[in-house]
Amino acid sequence: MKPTLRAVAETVGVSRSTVSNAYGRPDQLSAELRQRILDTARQMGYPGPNPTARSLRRGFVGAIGVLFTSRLSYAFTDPFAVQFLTGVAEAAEHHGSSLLLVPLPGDLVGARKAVENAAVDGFCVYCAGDEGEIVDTIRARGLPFVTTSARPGAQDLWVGIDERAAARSAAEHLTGLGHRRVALLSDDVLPDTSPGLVRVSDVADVPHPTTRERLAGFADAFAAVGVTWPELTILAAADNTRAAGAEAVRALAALPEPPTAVLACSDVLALGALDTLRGAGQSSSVTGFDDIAEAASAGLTTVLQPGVDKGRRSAELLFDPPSDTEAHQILLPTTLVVRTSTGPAPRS
Amino acid sequence: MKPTLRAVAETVGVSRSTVSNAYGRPDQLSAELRQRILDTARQMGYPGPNPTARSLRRGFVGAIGVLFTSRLSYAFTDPFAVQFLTGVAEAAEHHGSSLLLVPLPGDLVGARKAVENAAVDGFCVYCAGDEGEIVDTIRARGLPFVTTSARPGAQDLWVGIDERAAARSAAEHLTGLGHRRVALLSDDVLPDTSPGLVRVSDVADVPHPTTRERLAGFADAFAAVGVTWPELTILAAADNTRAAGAEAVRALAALPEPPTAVLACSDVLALGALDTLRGAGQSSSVTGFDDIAEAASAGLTTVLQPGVDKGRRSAELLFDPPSDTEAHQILLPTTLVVRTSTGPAPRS
DNA sequence: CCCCTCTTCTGGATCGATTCAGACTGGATC
DNA sequence: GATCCAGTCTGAATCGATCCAGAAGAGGGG
Repeated sequence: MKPTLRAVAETVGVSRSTVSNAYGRPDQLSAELRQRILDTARQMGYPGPNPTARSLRRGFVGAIGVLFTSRLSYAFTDPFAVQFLTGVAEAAEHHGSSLLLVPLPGDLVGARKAVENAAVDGFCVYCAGDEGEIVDTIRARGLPFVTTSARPGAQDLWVGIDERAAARSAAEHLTGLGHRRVALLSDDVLPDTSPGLVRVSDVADVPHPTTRERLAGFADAFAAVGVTWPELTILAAADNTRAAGAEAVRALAALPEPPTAVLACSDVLALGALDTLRGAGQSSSVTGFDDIAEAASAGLTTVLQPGVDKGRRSAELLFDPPSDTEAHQILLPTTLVVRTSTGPAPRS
Repeated sequence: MKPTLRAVAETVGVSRSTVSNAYGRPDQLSAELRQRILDTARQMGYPGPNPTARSLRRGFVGAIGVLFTSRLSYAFTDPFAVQFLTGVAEAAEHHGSSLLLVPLPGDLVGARKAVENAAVDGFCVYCAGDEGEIVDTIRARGLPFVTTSARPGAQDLWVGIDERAAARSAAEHLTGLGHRRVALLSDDVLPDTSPGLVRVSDVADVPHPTTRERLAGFADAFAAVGVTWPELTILAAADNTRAAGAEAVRALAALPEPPTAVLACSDVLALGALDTLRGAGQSSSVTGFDDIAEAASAGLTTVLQPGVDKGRRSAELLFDPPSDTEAHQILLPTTLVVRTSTGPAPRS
């Protein structure tokens, strides 16, 4: 067993307070005594104050938690999530804090437990599908948190984009090119639907806030040129991966009149769509969302959102809580990046 | 202030033990009482047992730490590191554990402190340049750990590849194609060297173990065809990023006889090298190391190492410590993946 | 009716530190 | 010589739980 601070104190013949001060407040004791304490500590194999005990007493941990809805390991399959994490990591680093990645089990009870058991000083909630429950649990713990998808109450912290307007800009690009028969591609469309073509009677039925807003934004643009919601083809992907995107798009081949364009809710899905469509020799237009690195090399037209910034600023809201008069919510800009994956609709 | 377990106990009129049991050992009390406790707890706004206090008493945390040498945010710039993390995350998820990403400050004192202050049950050390110091600090804390670069003592846990042989395989591919005048590209070649051409009198002088082994492996293959170490051009990159790779390779243009091939110690560096070389219209061969996703689309010839596996198995060694008779060290296979970035050396 | 076992619950010790009010010392000030 | 002060160090309380030995009561078997 490793020796404790108490053991060191006894060996040196001083009080525990003094040993504690030797580590945490060098100005509270003479330099010689401090050195003597540190020396015997090293000699005894004392590894320094136990972080957990210190956290308990001090009342803070020195780590912030990052919450992903889906399986934690999935988080890394989307480069945009990685961008976000990079930003959070930058800020954490800057504040000398660690990052606790908390895997959320699929079931609500487990997820709640995971949030309750995380030893952190606050949370960055990245895209938690069923955010309400999770956020409630965090709030119950009395910890600060920042969300990034659905805009919360005015007193809550939020960093995000205007999802709907951003999606609309991509769709308007396509309507401008003459596309009228299109498919919208996303994961998390409805709970428990099998991948492929899906019927969604109303956008408002989509539970996941980000997905809902983006689909609504797409629909807005098409509504403006007279294409109504039921005329839009909805494609559900099994999850937010390139492979799932590629797979989902296969369903289009079965349609009598395949769409001339696919609007995806993320770049990974869009890239998957391109894999399938280009593989089949089709030149349908495809748009993505996020602007990850691969989007550029693949020539994907997409909506750029500043991922690293999103992460960094989220974490910073946590570290330097805004005063009552300062902004609690940060709206980041998005840009439509037009590349080669989109072109004019074929004359029909 | 949030109520504590004690407050709940007093309100319900039972002992603290009983409230504790209501959460942690439901079989230790009657179902009714438990329900009553849970109900009043909820009503009082008690968020459940404090994770830090629980960890202190129980003696374990439920999180493992992942250590990166370089700045934490850099970790995410290399897709291979992300692969590794994915694997670790999978295993952690599976064991209901969280992942603490610990940013290591550049200075040794700070780094040591970071390791000492991390509340974790064990560490996965990913490529810690000056591993010795870090590992010593972990050992001083008495925590289990797994390393992935330099092979440690036989009793220590390790998951890795035969770096030298793997590098050699890439180099042999090039010698087979007739290349004799080549450049080796890496970051972390020597401490405090400026990027660009570097003179390294002996491979053994390279401090970073992984870099050293890979360079040595490259050299092995060239030695076998009569090209000695001093004849090899060494290129140092500022860090392990695509941009740094691109930049470093620019130095080659100044040489009277530029090399016909560049062997990089990582894919991101290799991709950067390709950016510069192809941009300048040169057809020099380039090899990478890791086989990240972009390598395939860029046609990069590279050495595949199973990144996700590496992470997963590292974490598993931590979670299920091998008995004395079981293997403490796992050697993973590597494969040379030949693509279009390499070709025959031009006749001179 | 007594002994035994089982279930349910309690008290107090404990995990390993930090904190803060105060005690003691020696020297400077008036 | 009394007072004050700065510099050092100590003791006890505290952070918020978990754990373990054991008490109390209920039921069962002989």
